[in-house]
Amino acid sequence: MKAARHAMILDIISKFNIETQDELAEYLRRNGFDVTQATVSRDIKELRLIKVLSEQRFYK
Amino acid sequence: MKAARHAMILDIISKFNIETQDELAEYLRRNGFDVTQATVSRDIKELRLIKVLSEQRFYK
DNA sequence: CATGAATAAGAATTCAAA
DNA sequence: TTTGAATTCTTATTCATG
Repeated sequence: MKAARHAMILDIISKFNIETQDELAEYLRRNGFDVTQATVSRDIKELRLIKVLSEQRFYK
Repeated sequence: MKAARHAMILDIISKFNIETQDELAEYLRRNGFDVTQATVSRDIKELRLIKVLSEQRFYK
């Protein structure tokens, strides 16, 4: 379910310093969401997340 | 001079909807700054600009 | 140090397919 | 309408060079 996955994404990036979409996909898979980078890319677009070049955090 | 180029970048993205670093490099060249995508990438990092996936504007 | 050319790495999209 | 695999496109970095 996409809504639940979106919620999980927000949760993950609030807790971890995710640097790539592949990395985010990995986290999702560990949490039971079996997705690929392509889907994560679409999710990021839908959630209007941005990639920040910072030592603190990449996605926000 | 890097500072002037940075200023020009801020000016350009405030006026135009730039979608890629290559496109930004083109604009810079038209304004007398002869740079490549590699330098634009570094400038964006230094200016802490972010790429926003929106229909309104790409860089911000 | 700043930069470009070339390349590696990452992200967006196309093209099925379900 | 959603997704993955493959592909294309974009960005970051490496490795010189000025």
